[in-house]
Amino acid sequence: MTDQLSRVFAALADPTRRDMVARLTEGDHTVNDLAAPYDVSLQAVSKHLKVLEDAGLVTRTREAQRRPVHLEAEVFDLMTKWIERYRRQAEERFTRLDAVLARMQDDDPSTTSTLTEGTAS
Amino acid sequence: MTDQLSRVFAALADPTRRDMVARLTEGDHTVNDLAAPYDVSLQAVSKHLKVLEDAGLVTRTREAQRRPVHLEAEVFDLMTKWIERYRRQAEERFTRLDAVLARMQDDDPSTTSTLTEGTAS
DNA sequence: CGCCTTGTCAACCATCTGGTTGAACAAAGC
DNA sequence: GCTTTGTTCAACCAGATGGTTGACAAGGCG
Repeated sequence: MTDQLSRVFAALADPTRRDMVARLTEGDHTVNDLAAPYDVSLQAVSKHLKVLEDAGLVTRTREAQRRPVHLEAEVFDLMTKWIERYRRQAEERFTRLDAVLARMQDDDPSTTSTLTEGTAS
Repeated sequence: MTDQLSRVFAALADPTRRDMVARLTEGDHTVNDLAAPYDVSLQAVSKHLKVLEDAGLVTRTREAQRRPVHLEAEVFDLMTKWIERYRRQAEERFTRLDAVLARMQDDDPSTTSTLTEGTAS
């Protein structure tokens, strides 16, 4: 899993990490702060943050002994782009398919196989 | 990882599975058909499809011995909703923060802590 | 009928993941 | 300088994941 997009998706596949991201939208938090609501060790939370950081979703700076965690919302665009691209493509296909099916009603109904039919792989 | 959103994110965290989804936007495919471009066994592809199916991203029907795989694009909305919600929230915060920082220039500069400041968890 | 095609199931294996505990480190505070 | 606070590192463990091979079920076809 080397590419960033994979890391971002993987990072958000965990409910705890999604919740952390959600809470970080209201502002930066320290690790302790972030860990509070969850019933796991501080170390576990630290690991989650490493995953989020490796995905580029958060950055950590240093402020005295504290390590404020900051959300990098731009990475969301990476996902949105991917999702929107294929969603749009899928929707376009449905529209095309509807047209094909409409045409077929005037045609021979035995050609309703749909699989391996149009699109010419 | 019980909830669907987690399963969807996890499913798309794999490049091979993302590629399958991408190719399915152009139309349904058989398992063999889907497996062709990848240098893995058919069984491995079958497993990937199970992951996608469990996430609700694809459905498989039966057509003779073939099992056409069909993309269910609606699930994308689940992700988009989640992403957009928090992206918007994060952007709003940035706007608010800009305002705060602007106000602070007329104020005492020593209150620039930002961490643990407002929001009052 | 017997066989080939298509795909899944089962068992196995290496690696990753998310959790644990205990120790260590870094920066303030006393 | 020692302690307290905040966080990470290291070792370990159970379970999930992604791959393999081998067997086999289900449906056309010669």
